[in-house]
Amino acid sequence: MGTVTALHRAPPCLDAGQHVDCAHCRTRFLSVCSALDDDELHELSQIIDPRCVSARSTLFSQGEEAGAVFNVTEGMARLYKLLPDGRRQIIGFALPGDFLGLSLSDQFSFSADAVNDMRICRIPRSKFSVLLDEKPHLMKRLHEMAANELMLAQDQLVVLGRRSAEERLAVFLLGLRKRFTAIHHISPTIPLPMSRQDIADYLGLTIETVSRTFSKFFKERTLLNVPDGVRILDLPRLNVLAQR
Amino acid sequence: MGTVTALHRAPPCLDAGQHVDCAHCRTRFLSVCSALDDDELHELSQIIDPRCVSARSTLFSQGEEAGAVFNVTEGMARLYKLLPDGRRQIIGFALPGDFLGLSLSDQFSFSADAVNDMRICRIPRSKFSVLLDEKPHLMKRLHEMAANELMLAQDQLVVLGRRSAEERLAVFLLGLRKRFTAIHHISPTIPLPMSRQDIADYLGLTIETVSRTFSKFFKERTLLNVPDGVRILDLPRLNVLAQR
DNA sequence: CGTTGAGTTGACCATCGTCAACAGGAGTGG
DNA sequence: CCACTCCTGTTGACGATGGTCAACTCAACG
Repeated sequence: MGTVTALHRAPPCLDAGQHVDCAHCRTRFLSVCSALDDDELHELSQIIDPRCVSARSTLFSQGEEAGAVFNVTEGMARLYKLLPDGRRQIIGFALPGDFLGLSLSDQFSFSADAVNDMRICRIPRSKFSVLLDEKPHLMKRLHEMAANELMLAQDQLVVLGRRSAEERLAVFLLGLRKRFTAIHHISPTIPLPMSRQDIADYLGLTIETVSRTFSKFFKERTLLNVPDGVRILDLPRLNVLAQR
Repeated sequence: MGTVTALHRAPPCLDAGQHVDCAHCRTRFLSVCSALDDDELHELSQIIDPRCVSARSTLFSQGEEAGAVFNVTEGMARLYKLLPDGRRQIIGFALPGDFLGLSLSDQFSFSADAVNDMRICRIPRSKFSVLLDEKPHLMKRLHEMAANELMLAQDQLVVLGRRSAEERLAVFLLGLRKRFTAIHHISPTIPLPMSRQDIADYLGLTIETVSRTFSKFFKERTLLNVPDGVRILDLPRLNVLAQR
């Protein structure tokens, strides 16, 4: 319960300039950090800059000089690309344990901003780069995470290219639930801190279609509408829609 | 000219068991191999198995044990995922220099088969894995390639999620042209060895829509239909459609 | 010369997008 | 405390883009 509400509530930011304890970080074994032992983690703690990011504020923008990489430790970010005419495609939602800056390129290839209040560990790119060169196992872990992201993106290509609105929503909800349970305890409700517009832009739909599809799921008792999320009533039904 | 036709013509397979000369490989500086010096390349040549793959035959299938990774040196492969009900999404086309098996996972997460006759270098996964552990710069190069693939996949998410049929085709053609010119000499025509169905399954459309869109481009003199490909007549028009 | 498979085209239709109206909650100010 | 605005989300009516189904052409091949 506490873990879920933590996604929505604003933690006051007390971290800046404080003692950093990576060893007891909640995301230690989810993030890149899982490749590091206690000593290496201490080394890392010397170069990270833990920060709070308040809801709706920008982490970075597409095209911007990539001066740092980020580890999400709390909250959620939306990652998106914009077309010149304003169309937006959300390419993913970043959760605790997720790493932003996998590509190590000079510029960010997408934008990121906070869906709700977040905590992140900021790591200057130059320092992280040195660390990577010193620690091949960290490089390997980073690659493993990139490969995983690539697989997720390819799965999403199938969703966007070949699936109906209902199926897209079912896949989205089941995927989100899976990710949440990997981070928090298992919960009967799926928190949805992002807006309908965000969901639409993630699924390649319009806000109206998303809204209608939710309404359909509520009406046919596949889902139950609860504050800040949904509860799955008919899991088999969702699984059929999300057939994979 | 010769380089383009090479994409279509079947090279008789003479490589098997023969002397392998990675140092003079046409794709040396395009592929993972660009991370290796002459000595290391010689080392690699001891463990690679160069093969010919004839058009339409399978390289590997989704879910299959990943016993090897592959370097494409000639021809084109389509990489795709199937839904249980038969819907197909092509997640990419592999060209000379491309590496298959970036994720280093036990199982292939997608299927691959040859669009036309190909040449590939097959590398047993266990041996490649050892090489990777010995050579951090190779690992780094692999990660760089994976990060690039990830960026391409994310670009494609925007295409599938937010673009019209005309735009999708324009983006596809310009992207393909760009990749071909990186491999071969610049050419006024874009070879299209894959079928209309392949293009449709890549762009999240149906074969009829692809065909109609091509016809539209031909009629309005944006493209010229030539054997085994198209020629761009109105580049500005395509660029407008592919606005990015 | 018949068969096969890829590609094209047309007619029709469904899914989803567009536009608009409305509901309800949060925040603000009188 | 209430009126007001603003914002998000829902719902309905309508329409367009692209899908479905079917007929047809054409080239390759035996």
